[in-house]
Amino acid sequence: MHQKYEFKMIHSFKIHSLIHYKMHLSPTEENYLKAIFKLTEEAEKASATTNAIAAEMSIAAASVTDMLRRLSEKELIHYEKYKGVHLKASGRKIATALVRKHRLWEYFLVEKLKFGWDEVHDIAEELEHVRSDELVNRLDEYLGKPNFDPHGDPIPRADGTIPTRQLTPLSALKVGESGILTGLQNHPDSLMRYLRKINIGIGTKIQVLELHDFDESMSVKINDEKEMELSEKVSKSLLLKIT
Amino acid sequence: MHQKYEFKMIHSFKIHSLIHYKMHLSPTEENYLKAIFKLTEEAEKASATTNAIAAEMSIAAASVTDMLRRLSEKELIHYEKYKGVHLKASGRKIATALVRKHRLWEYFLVEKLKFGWDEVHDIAEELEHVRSDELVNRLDEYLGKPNFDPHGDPIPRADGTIPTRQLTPLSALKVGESGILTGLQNHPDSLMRYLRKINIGIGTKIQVLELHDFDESMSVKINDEKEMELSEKVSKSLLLKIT
DNA sequence: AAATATTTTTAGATTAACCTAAAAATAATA
DNA sequence: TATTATTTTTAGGTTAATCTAAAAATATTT
Ligand SMILES: [Mn+2]
Ligand SMILES: [Mn+2]
Ligand SMILES: [Mn+2]
Ligand SMILES: [Mn+2]
Repeated sequence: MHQKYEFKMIHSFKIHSLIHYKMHLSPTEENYLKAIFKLTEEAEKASATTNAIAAEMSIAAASVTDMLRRLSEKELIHYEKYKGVHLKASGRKIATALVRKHRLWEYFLVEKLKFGWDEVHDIAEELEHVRSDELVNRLDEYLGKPNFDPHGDPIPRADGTIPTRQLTPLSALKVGESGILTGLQNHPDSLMRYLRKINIGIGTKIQVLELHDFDESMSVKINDEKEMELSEKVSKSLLLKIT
Repeated sequence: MHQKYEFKMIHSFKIHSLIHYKMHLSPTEENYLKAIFKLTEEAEKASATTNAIAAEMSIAAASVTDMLRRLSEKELIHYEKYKGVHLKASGRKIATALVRKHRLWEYFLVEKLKFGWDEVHDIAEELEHVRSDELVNRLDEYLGKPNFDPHGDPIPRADGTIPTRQLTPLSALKVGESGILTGLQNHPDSLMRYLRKINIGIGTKIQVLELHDFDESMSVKINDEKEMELSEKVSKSLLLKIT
């Protein structure tokens, strides 16, 4: 609305000293930074390609090129044509703040509004763009400053640091070993709905009873009670804290 | 993003039967409907003028004309050039749903996150555009289905009806009469901050002690304790439920 | 009723964020 | 290394939502 004028005004006399004071980006720009964050920092890759970003965001590669040029002009990313892209400190700050908001809202939706963990992602995609530092801080406080979201993903703290843990895929456990489900390798809705149906969630205790080398599936004991079979695909997706 | 294609597709074969099924508007379009709602239904006027809408939204009149044509094409408003505008049933439904969301979020921000009543409007302006019926319903439930927001304004119910009450401006009271502050005629931040400073809010009991006809100010007793002077402007802004 | 003022609309531009198709650069393969 | 395939960028276009300036319609005042 008036971002345009503000920018022109700043631009006209002194771009570099003021531009960083309170950069305010569109939801779209924020989403690009988040995608780059996911493809580099969270995936522990040095840089993200144009095509990877396009795929992540479900848009055309040409649109990505366009936006990379603009984010680069705003000093938010390192970008050299044909060479891929990664975040500068200023871009990382915005991306982690966005991830923080996303995961705090997911926590709110599950813990307070009693949504299922498979129902909250899309809503949080919208809530994360609501712009108010005070709001995030009060929400964080209200929720008891949680460190992990309903999917077990770390919630970046206000200072930008990100909580970590040592997790092991269920598929790596030997017969007799056990752990508490603490995270997921990836979170397709289909997996989350399946786990909800068979009563497995964050906090569930899982013990390996038997390994079937024919299809790499396993028999497990859930919460020291029920026994069931889990496929290789599932056991590779479940990340446990070993007990 | 793909709204465009969806629309074109629908448009190409059967506009009138399908277009209403699940109309999904941009935040901007929603804001126009809300402005029209405020200027007509809430102000009990038959129609809103182009200039009034422009002023309400702080944009140029030419932009309004443009949008009115589009909203009219979508069958959301009645619009005849030069004749002003009012909502059709479909537009009113969207507008009241938006107001409902706005006021529920304001209630959440004040009651749960402990924001001051003068701090929540701008944040709610953003939150109201988050699109999820399930979210509004659960939020409503979580908050205990409140009927009025932190400013005393009615929260439209899920069915579109709007709670009402009989309120009287403090300025209309005679010496000795009293009431409970229940709403405001209008809500500039300056008024809300002032009232917060002098410890008057929704629920405060106010009794008229003396009327000063020189400047139409009055002496009042607050919550049967403190005495203070209120200007004409303030006494006209405070709406009471008579006790 | 004519003249003047105000309101509203039209005309023509701009910007962000997308698109497709074609060109250019880089990577993989023969 | 030359050819082919893939990736990325450029070129040119579209749409929504804004703007300013000018024209047209409506309302008010002489
Ligand atoms: Mn998510
Ligand atoms: Mn999550
Ligand atoms: Mn408000
Ligand atoms: Mn309010």
